[in-house]
Amino acid sequence: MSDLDLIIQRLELRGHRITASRRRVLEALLDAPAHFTVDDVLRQATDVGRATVFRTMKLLQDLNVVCRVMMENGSLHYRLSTRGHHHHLVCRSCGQVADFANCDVSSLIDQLARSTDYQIEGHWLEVYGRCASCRASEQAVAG
Amino acid sequence: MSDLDLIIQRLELRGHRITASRRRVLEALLDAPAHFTVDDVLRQATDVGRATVFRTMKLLQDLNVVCRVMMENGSLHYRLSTRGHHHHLVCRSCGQVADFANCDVSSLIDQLARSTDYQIEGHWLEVYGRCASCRASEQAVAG
DNA sequence: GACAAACTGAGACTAAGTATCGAAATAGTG
DNA sequence: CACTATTTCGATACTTAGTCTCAGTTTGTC
Repeated sequence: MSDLDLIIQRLELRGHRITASRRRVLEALLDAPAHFTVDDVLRQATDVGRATVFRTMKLLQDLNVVCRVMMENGSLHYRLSTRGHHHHLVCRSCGQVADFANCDVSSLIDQLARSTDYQIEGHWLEVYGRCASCRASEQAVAG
Repeated sequence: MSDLDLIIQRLELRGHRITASRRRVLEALLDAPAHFTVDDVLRQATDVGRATVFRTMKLLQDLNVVCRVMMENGSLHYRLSTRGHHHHLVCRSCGQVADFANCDVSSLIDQLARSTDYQIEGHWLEVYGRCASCRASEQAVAG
Protein backbone atom coordinates (compact mmCIF):
# COMPACT_ATOMS: atom_id res chain seq x y z
CA MET A 1 0.00 0.00 0.00
CA SER A 2 1.42 3.37 -1.00
CA ASP A 3 2.07 6.24 1.39
CA LEU A 4 -0.78 8.09 -0.27
CA ASP A 5 -3.19 5.25 0.37
CA LEU A 6 -2.11 4.98 3.97
CA ILE A 7 -2.83 8.64 4.59
CA ILE A 8 -6.14 8.41 2.80
CA GLN A 9 -7.05 5.49 4.98
CA ARG A 10 -6.23 7.53 8.03
CA LEU A 11 -8.49 10.33 6.81
CA GLU A 12 -11.35 7.92 6.13
CA LEU A 13 -11.01 6.30 9.53
CA ARG A 14 -11.54 9.67 11.14
CA GLY A 15 -14.60 10.32 9.04
CA HIS A 16 -13.09 12.83 6.64
CA ARG A 17 -14.04 12.82 3.00
CA ILE A 18 -11.62 12.00 0.26
CA THR A 19 -11.87 14.80 -2.24
CA ALA A 20 -9.96 15.62 -5.40
CA SER A 21 -8.41 18.67 -3.71
CA ARG A 22 -7.17 16.74 -0.72
CA ARG A 23 -5.71 14.14 -3.02
CA ARG A 24 -3.85 16.82 -4.96
CA VAL A 25 -2.49 18.36 -1.77
CA LEU A 26 -1.32 14.98 -0.54
CA GLU A 27 0.39 14.21 -3.82
CA ALA A 28 2.17 17.55 -3.61
CA LEU A 29 3.33 16.84 -0.06
CA LEU A 30 4.62 13.40 -0.86
CA ASP A 31 6.48 14.83 -3.80
CA ALA A 32 7.98 17.75 -1.87
CA PRO A 33 11.49 18.01 -0.42
CA ALA A 34 12.07 17.17 3.24
CA HIS A 35 10.59 20.44 4.42
CA PHE A 36 8.49 22.99 2.67
CA THR A 37 6.11 25.87 3.13
CA VAL A 38 2.41 26.09 2.45
CA ASP A 39 3.34 28.23 -0.50
CA ASP A 40 5.35 25.40 -2.00
CA VAL A 41 2.29 23.21 -1.77
CA LEU A 42 0.13 25.91 -3.30
CA ARG A 43 2.42 26.16 -6.29
CA GLN A 44 2.53 22.39 -6.72
CA ALA A 45 -1.10 21.49 -6.15
CA THR A 46 -2.58 23.30 -9.12
CA ASP A 47 -6.18 24.42 -9.04
CA VAL A 48 -6.53 23.94 -5.31
CA GLY A 49 -7.64 27.09 -3.54
CA ARG A 50 -5.50 28.86 -0.98
CA ALA A 51 -7.96 28.35 1.84
CA THR A 52 -8.32 24.69 1.05
CA VAL A 53 -4.58 24.12 1.15
CA PHE A 54 -4.37 25.81 4.56
CA ARG A 55 -7.37 23.85 5.80
CA THR A 56 -5.90 20.60 4.58
CA MET A 57 -2.53 21.33 6.17
CA LYS A 58 -4.21 21.98 9.47
CA LEU A 59 -6.18 18.77 9.18
CA LEU A 60 -3.02 16.84 8.41
CA GLN A 61 -1.35 18.34 11.45
CA ASP A 62 -4.21 17.13 13.61
CA LEU A 63 -3.82 13.68 12.11
CA ASN A 64 -0.07 13.77 12.68
CA VAL A 65 0.61 13.37 9.01
CA VAL A 66 2.69 16.54 8.95
CA CYS A 67 4.37 18.58 11.65
CA ARG A 68 5.81 22.05 11.78
CA VAL A 69 9.47 22.93 12.04
CA MET A 70 10.38 26.31 13.41
CA MET A 71 13.29 27.74 11.47
CA GLU A 72 15.76 29.90 13.33
CA ASN A 73 14.43 33.07 11.75
CA GLY A 74 11.03 32.32 13.21
CA SER A 75 9.31 31.11 10.06
CA LEU A 76 7.39 27.85 10.12
CA HIS A 77 8.01 25.07 7.66
CA TYR A 78 6.17 21.80 7.32
CA ARG A 79 7.47 18.27 7.09
CA LEU A 80 6.02 14.79 6.77
CA SER A 81 6.06 13.39 10.25
CA THR A 82 7.09 9.82 10.57
CA ARG A 83 7.05 9.18 14.28
CA GLY A 84 4.73 10.47 16.94
CA HIS A 85 6.47 12.81 19.35
CA HIS A 86 9.85 13.94 18.11
CA HIS A 87 12.07 16.97 17.75
CA HIS A 88 14.06 18.55 14.96
CA LEU A 89 17.71 19.11 14.45
CA VAL A 90 18.18 21.76 11.79
CA CYS A 91 21.45 22.37 9.94
CA ARG A 92 22.19 26.08 9.70
CA SER A 93 24.24 25.65 6.55
CA CYS A 94 22.27 23.36 4.28
CA GLY A 95 18.90 23.52 5.99
CA GLN A 96 18.65 19.74 6.30
CA VAL A 97 16.30 18.65 9.05
CA ALA A 98 16.83 15.48 11.05
CA ASP A 99 14.33 14.03 13.48
CA PHE A 100 15.22 12.71 16.85
CA ALA A 101 12.82 10.93 19.15
CA ASN A 102 15.11 9.39 21.73
CA CYS A 103 14.74 12.66 23.53
CA ASP A 104 15.62 12.53 27.12
CA VAL A 105 13.88 15.74 27.94
CA SER A 106 11.76 13.71 30.34
CA SER A 107 14.27 13.88 33.17
CA LEU A 108 14.55 17.61 32.68
CA ILE A 109 10.79 17.86 32.68
CA ASP A 110 10.47 15.85 35.88
CA GLN A 111 13.00 18.00 37.62
CA LEU A 112 11.29 21.14 36.37
CA ALA A 113 7.88 19.94 37.52
CA ARG A 114 9.25 19.37 41.01
CA SER A 115 10.98 22.72 41.29
CA THR A 116 8.17 24.84 39.83
CA ASP A 117 5.10 22.90 40.91
CA TYR A 118 3.76 23.06 37.39
CA GLN A 119 1.95 20.12 35.88
CA ILE A 120 3.85 19.81 32.65
CA GLU A 121 1.85 18.72 29.66
CA GLY A 122 3.87 19.47 26.57
CA HIS A 123 7.04 20.90 25.18
CA TRP A 124 8.57 22.09 21.97
CA LEU A 125 12.25 21.69 21.27
CA GLU A 126 14.18 22.66 18.18
CA VAL A 127 17.94 22.27 17.97
CA TYR A 128 20.18 24.15 15.56
CA GLY A 129 23.68 23.31 14.42
CA ARG A 130 25.84 22.18 11.57
CA CYS A 131 25.69 18.76 10.03
CA ALA A 132 28.75 16.59 9.47
CA SER A 133 28.99 17.16 5.74
CA CYS A 134 28.68 20.93 6.01
CA ARG A 135 31.40 20.97 8.63
CA ALA A 136 33.61 18.90 6.40
CA SER A 137 33.21 21.15 3.39
CA GLU A 138 33.79 24.28 5.46
CA GLN A 139 36.98 22.86 6.84
CA ALA A 140 38.15 22.08 3.33
CA VAL A 141 37.67 25.72 2.33
CA ALA A 142 39.21 27.10 5.50
CA GLY A 143 42.23 24.82 5.50
CA MET B 1 19.88 53.63 38.31
CA SER B 2 16.50 52.76 36.83
CA ASP B 3 15.82 49.88 34.49
CA LEU B 4 15.24 52.42 31.75
CA ASP B 5 18.63 54.02 32.29
CA LEU B 6 20.33 50.66 32.32
CA ILE B 7 18.88 49.74 28.95
CA ILE B 8 19.71 53.15 27.54
CA GLN B 9 23.27 52.68 28.71
CA ARG B 10 23.39 49.36 26.93
CA LEU B 11 22.17 51.00 23.73
CA GLU B 12 24.75 53.77 23.98
CA LEU B 13 27.57 51.35 24.61
CA ARG B 14 26.77 49.62 21.35
CA GLY B 15 26.76 52.91 19.49
CA HIS B 16 23.01 53.27 19.07
CA ARG B 17 21.42 56.67 19.37
CA ILE B 18 18.97 57.52 22.09
CA THR B 19 15.94 58.97 20.39
CA ALA B 20 12.57 60.07 21.67
CA SER B 21 10.88 57.14 19.89
CA ARG B 22 13.16 54.55 21.42
CA ARG B 23 12.60 56.06 24.81
CA ARG B 24 8.84 55.85 24.35
CA VAL B 25 9.05 52.24 23.27
CA LEU B 26 11.20 51.37 26.25
CA GLU B 27 8.83 53.06 28.64
CA ALA B 28 5.98 51.09 27.14
CA LEU B 29 7.90 47.81 27.54
CA LEU B 30 8.82 48.45 31.12
CA ASP B 31 5.22 49.27 31.85
CA ALA B 32 3.78 46.23 30.07
CA PRO B 33 2.62 42.98 31.66
CA ALA B 34 4.96 40.00 31.76
CA HIS B 35 4.47 39.22 28.12
CA PHE B 36 3.00 41.22 25.33
CA THR B 37 2.78 41.59 21.58
CA VAL B 38 4.22 44.27 19.34
CA ASP B 39 0.69 45.51 18.99
CA ASP B 40 0.44 46.12 22.72
CA VAL B 41 3.54 48.28 22.48
CA LEU B 42 2.14 50.12 19.49
CA ARG B 43 -1.00 51.00 21.40
CA GLN B 44 1.00 52.15 24.42
CA ALA B 45 3.80 54.05 22.76
CA THR B 46 1.75 56.79 21.21
CA ASP B 47 3.03 58.61 18.17
CA VAL B 48 5.72 56.06 17.44
CA GLY B 49 5.44 54.61 13.96
CA ARG B 50 4.73 50.96 13.29
CA ALA B 51 8.01 50.39 11.51
CA THR B 52 9.96 52.05 14.28
CA VAL B 53 8.38 49.88 16.95
CA PHE B 54 9.24 46.75 14.99
CA ARG B 55 12.76 48.03 14.35
CA THR B 56 13.24 48.82 18.01
CA MET B 57 11.94 45.44 19.11
CA LYS B 58 14.39 43.74 16.80
CA LEU B 59 17.22 45.87 18.13
CA LEU B 60 16.25 45.03 21.69
CA GLN B 61 16.25 41.37 20.84
CA ASP B 62 19.79 41.67 19.52
CA LEU B 63 20.79 43.39 22.74
CA ASN B 64 19.07 40.69 24.80
CA VAL B 65 16.78 43.23 26.39
CA VAL B 66 13.72 41.31 25.25
CA CYS B 67 13.19 37.76 24.06
CA ARG B 68 10.40 36.02 22.26
CA VAL B 69 8.08 33.43 23.73
CA MET B 70 6.35 31.07 21.38
CA MET B 71 2.81 30.48 22.50
CA GLU B 72 1.31 27.07 21.88
CA ASN B 73 -0.85 28.35 19.05
CA GLY B 74 2.28 29.43 17.20
CA SER B 75 2.03 33.15 17.86
CA LEU B 76 5.05 35.01 19.17
CA HIS B 77 4.96 37.17 22.24
CA TYR B 78 7.71 39.31 23.71
CA ARG B 79 9.02 39.53 27.23
CA LEU B 80 11.73 41.42 29.09
CA SER B 81 14.60 39.04 29.38
CA THR B 82 16.36 39.01 32.68
CA ARG B 83 18.97 36.32 32.29
CA GLY B 84 21.00 35.38 29.29
CA HIS B 85 20.08 31.96 28.00
CA HIS B 86 16.86 30.62 29.45
CA HIS B 87 13.63 28.89 28.54
CA HIS B 88 9.98 29.48 29.17
CA LEU B 89 7.37 27.56 31.05
CA VAL B 90 3.95 28.73 29.92
CA CYS B 91 0.76 28.06 31.85
CA ARG B 92 -2.03 26.97 29.52
CA SER B 93 -4.72 28.28 31.83
CA CYS B 94 -3.65 31.71 32.94
CA GLY B 95 -0.91 32.39 30.41
CA GLN B 96 1.66 33.14 33.07
CA VAL B 97 5.21 32.67 31.83
CA ALA B 98 8.02 31.52 34.10
CA ASP B 99 11.68 31.47 33.13
CA PHE B 100 14.00 28.66 33.87
CA ALA B 101 17.69 28.71 33.27
CA ASN B 102 18.93 25.73 35.21
CA CYS B 103 18.22 23.82 32.08
CA ASP B 104 19.98 20.57 31.81
CA VAL B 105 19.47 20.29 28.13
CA SER B 106 23.24 20.15 27.84
CA SER B 107 23.49 16.44 28.55
CA LEU B 108 20.80 15.80 25.97
CA ILE B 109 22.67 18.01 23.53
CA ASP B 110 25.97 16.20 24.10
CA GLN B 111 24.35 12.86 23.56
CA LEU B 112 22.64 14.14 20.44
CA ALA B 113 25.86 15.57 19.05
CA ARG B 114 27.55 12.21 19.44
CA SER B 115 24.79 10.19 17.86
CA THR B 116 24.16 12.50 14.90
CA ASP B 117 27.60 13.97 14.30
CA TYR B 118 26.12 17.44 14.24
CA GLN B 119 27.95 20.36 15.80
CA ILE B 120 25.19 21.78 17.94
CA GLU B 121 25.12 25.52 18.30
CA GLY B 122 21.76 26.49 19.67
CA HIS B 123 18.37 25.32 20.76
CA TRP B 124 14.91 26.58 21.50
CA LEU B 125 12.79 24.99 24.18
CA GLU B 126 9.33 25.99 25.35
CA VAL B 127 7.44 23.99 27.94
CA TYR B 128 3.67 24.08 28.40
CA GLY B 129 1.65 23.06 31.40
CA ARG B 130 -0.51 24.22 34.23
CA CYS B 131 0.71 26.27 37.15
CA ALA B 132 0.03 25.37 40.77
CA SER B 133 -2.64 27.98 41.37
CA CYS B 134 -4.59 27.11 38.22
CA ARG B 135 -4.50 23.45 39.18
CA ALA B 136 -5.77 24.32 42.62
CA SER B 137 -8.69 26.38 41.38
CA GLU B 138 -9.69 23.74 38.82
CA GLN B 139 -9.73 21.10 41.50
CA ALA B 140 -11.93 23.31 43.62
CA VAL B 141 -14.46 23.55 40.78
CA ALA B 142 -14.29 19.86 39.90
CA GLY B 143 -14.47 18.58 43.44
C1' DG C 1 26.46 75.38 14.91
C1' DA C 2 27.58 72.38 11.04
C1' DC C 3 27.76 67.88 9.30
C1' DA C 4 27.45 62.97 8.29
C1' DA C 5 25.37 59.26 9.79
C1' DA C 6 21.63 57.22 12.10
C1' DC C 7 16.98 57.21 12.68
C1' DT C 8 12.05 58.24 11.79
C1' DG C 9 7.11 57.97 10.08
C1' DA C 10 3.98 57.16 6.37
C1' DG C 11 2.47 54.09 3.64
C1' DA C 12 2.82 50.49 0.27
C1' DC C 13 3.92 45.83 0.32
C1' DT C 14 4.62 40.78 1.66
C1' DA C 15 3.70 36.44 4.01
C1' DA C 16 0.94 33.46 6.52
C1' DG C 17 -3.23 32.48 7.84
C1' DT C 18 -8.59 33.11 8.93
C1' DA C 19 -13.63 34.13 7.93
C1' DT C 20 -17.54 34.18 4.98
C1' DC C 21 -20.59 32.28 1.92
C1' DG C 22 -22.88 30.46 -2.04
C1' DA C 23 -21.82 26.55 -4.97
C1' DA C 24 -20.21 21.88 -5.67
C1' DA C 25 -18.83 17.28 -4.39
C1' DT C 26 -19.19 13.22 -1.33
C1' DA C 27 -20.96 9.29 1.32
C1' DG C 28 -24.62 6.89 2.67
C1' DT C 29 -29.37 5.24 1.90
C1' DG C 30 -33.08 3.33 -0.62
C1' DC D 1 -28.85 4.97 -10.03
C1' DA D 2 -31.19 8.90 -7.56
C1' DC D 3 -31.76 11.59 -3.35
C1' DT D 4 -30.29 14.15 0.31
C1' DA D 5 -27.76 15.77 4.35
C1' DT D 6 -23.47 17.07 5.21
C1' DT D 7 -18.99 18.19 4.17
C1' DT D 8 -15.95 20.53 1.57
C1' DC D 9 -14.66 23.86 -1.96
C1' DG D 10 -12.90 28.17 -4.13
C1' DA D 11 -13.06 33.06 -4.43
C1' DT D 12 -12.34 36.78 -2.08
C1' DA D 13 -11.97 39.97 1.56
C1' DC D 14 -9.78 40.45 5.77
C1' DT D 15 -6.25 40.05 9.59
C1' DT D 16 -1.85 39.87 11.74
C1' DA D 17 2.94 40.26 11.88
C1' DG D 18 6.45 42.13 9.81
C1' DT D 19 9.52 44.38 5.91
C1' DC D 20 10.91 47.97 2.53
C1' DT D 21 11.42 52.48 0.71
C1' DC D 22 12.36 57.05 0.90
C1' DA D 23 12.20 61.81 1.84
C1' DG D 24 12.67 64.29 5.96
C1' DT D 25 14.34 64.75 10.86
C1' DT D 26 17.30 64.06 14.79
C1' DT D 27 21.54 62.83 16.99
C1' DG D 28 26.27 62.79 18.44
C1' DT D 29 30.51 64.84 17.49
C1' DC D 30 33.87 68.08 16.15
